Amino acid sequence: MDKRTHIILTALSLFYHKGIHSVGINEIISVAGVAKKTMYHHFASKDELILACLSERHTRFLNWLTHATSKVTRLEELKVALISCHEAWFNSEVTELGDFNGCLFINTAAEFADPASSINQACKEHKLAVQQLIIRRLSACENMESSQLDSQSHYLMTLVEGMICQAKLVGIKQFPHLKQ
Amino acid sequence: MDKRTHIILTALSLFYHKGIHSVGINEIISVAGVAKKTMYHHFASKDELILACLSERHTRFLNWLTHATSKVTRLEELKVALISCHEAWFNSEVTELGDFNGCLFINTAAEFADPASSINQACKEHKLAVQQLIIRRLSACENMESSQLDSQSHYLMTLVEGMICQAKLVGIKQFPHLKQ
DNA sequence: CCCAAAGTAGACCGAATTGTCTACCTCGCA
DNA sequence: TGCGAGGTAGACAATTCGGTCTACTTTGGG
Repeated sequence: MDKRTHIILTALSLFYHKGIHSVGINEIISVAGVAKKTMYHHFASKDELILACLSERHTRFLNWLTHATSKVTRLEELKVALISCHEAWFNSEVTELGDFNGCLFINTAAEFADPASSINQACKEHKLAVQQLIIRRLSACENMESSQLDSQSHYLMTLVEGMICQAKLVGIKQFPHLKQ
Repeated sequence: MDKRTHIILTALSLFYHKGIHSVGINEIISVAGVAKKTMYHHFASKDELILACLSERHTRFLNWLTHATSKVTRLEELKVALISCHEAWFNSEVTELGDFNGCLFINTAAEFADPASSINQACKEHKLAVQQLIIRRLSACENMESSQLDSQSHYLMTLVEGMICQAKLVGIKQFPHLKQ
């Protein structure tokens, strides 16, 4: 595997499960089995490595969510599909997302609170991209009035974000009541 | 004011707005205008100071939420009251909660991911206490069937957590569509 | 009045942090 | 064949971290 990709995947896993500030460069290169110079050859700083990890996770997550909601044709189906695929994620049944430990972007935004920082902005952009995907899915539903696109997408986002928080903090992994 | 309380309030504000790992002991005592020895006289370690801050915030937050939902008598009223008071928080209109920057407990749990750590546990206990308050409020509603207590409280918690996340990450501060 | 508790200022310690640098190696390609 | 890109190992610098300690001052109650 490409060294650069290998470093990103190693750092991503460590960041995701232990938090970013809790993981040092030395730990990353040690786990990755790579020299420090190699890391700094591919990434100018820790911040750039973080951004690369966020980008990798963003791509992976959106691909998964896109696929998991691809067969939806009605509003109610989209809601159930969103809830169900997230339940699978919470139970760590989604191979490409690994062991569940909350949303990397929510977690990272908590550590980098300054809205002007590029890391915080990357987190925000991820959430906006998820919302855009939901809007696209909603517009494709037969029983969707375009006047309610905005409020419906916000509602679904609120549900999804709430589920993620509850799954991480108090360990709730199933939400049957949300499916009506 | 009591020195101990003053240190807690200073540290709480710094932790809340900048993240815990981003704030060092030296910054806390410098902003508080207090000697290092004074801080370590009241708190055995940074972790104990963090726990004291979480406890302070927990008390303050639950008092506010208890008061903000005290007059509800029906299910729909509770939902609207929860949404409205959180909107006020997001807009930093709640004096005792200060400038909004997400939920301290969600943020802190992101930095202290180990579920065995006392800090992570304090975050979890806060969320459970909020849920218990919602359950108490629900049981007091005239049109509430006890068989749906559990699912309804989980639903409201999911909404509230989702609102908080969206308010912090993408800056949404009003949720009129959730009120039906 | 006097003493103990609580306070201040700041030097200091060991460990950890990010990031740089030297010296050397390996390998593919012109 | 030789060269440059990418790799390894690890010393090193500069800074910051949490935490301890000394020496001194302030303050309130018996």
